[in-house]
Amino acid sequence: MLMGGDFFAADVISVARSLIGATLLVDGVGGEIVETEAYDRDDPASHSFPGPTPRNAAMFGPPGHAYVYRSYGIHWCLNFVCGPQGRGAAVLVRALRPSHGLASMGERRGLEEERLLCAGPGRLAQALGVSLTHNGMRLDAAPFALHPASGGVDIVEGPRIGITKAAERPWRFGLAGSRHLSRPFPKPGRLSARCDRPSR
DNA sequence: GGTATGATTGACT
DNA sequence: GTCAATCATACCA
Repeated sequence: MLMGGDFFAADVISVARSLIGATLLVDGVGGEIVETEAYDRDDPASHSFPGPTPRNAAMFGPPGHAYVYRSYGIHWCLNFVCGPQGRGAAVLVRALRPSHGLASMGERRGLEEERLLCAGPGRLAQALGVSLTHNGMRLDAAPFALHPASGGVDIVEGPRIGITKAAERPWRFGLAGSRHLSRPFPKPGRLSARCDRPSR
């Protein structure tokens, strides 16, 4: 079973949650998604916030397609377009547990350590060979393959990483206890002991 | 035209 | 912990 437009037409937050545990392959290379972030319209941190532009055009296209952008002039980042067409919402895929094509990933990354192959959006895109050529491609056809999680998964959430605007929104989701996350999640339950100092 | 910024990473003190 | 790489985009003149 492949995940396509119907799945991605839902609210971006619930899609970002539901993607945890799913398997993502690009040309047969990839693994289990363990970390995602949601970006919505009316979200100052989102590329779609200023409205449609040539770069973010894919975000305003049909759901279930890829949105790929260059980050810091160096890396590629892979997103899944969500919500009704024209919404301008997408899920950033931030980390995988590598399971398919380890050799290809290691070669592309110039690395042997499995834990660091896909632990971060830039690393993940490099390991899977994702670049601008994938921008706008549908996710339910080659080279993409996306399979839903087989069983129940334990999901944690927290603030998104690397943003300065709307940083308080808890729109980052992860597989609890995974060692393949880009960064650990803040510990839940206890209020920050250091709220007197602005973290950024 | 110029200049500042960033959904990151890796190297270095 | 700090910082450079590197470029599309946004904003200002």
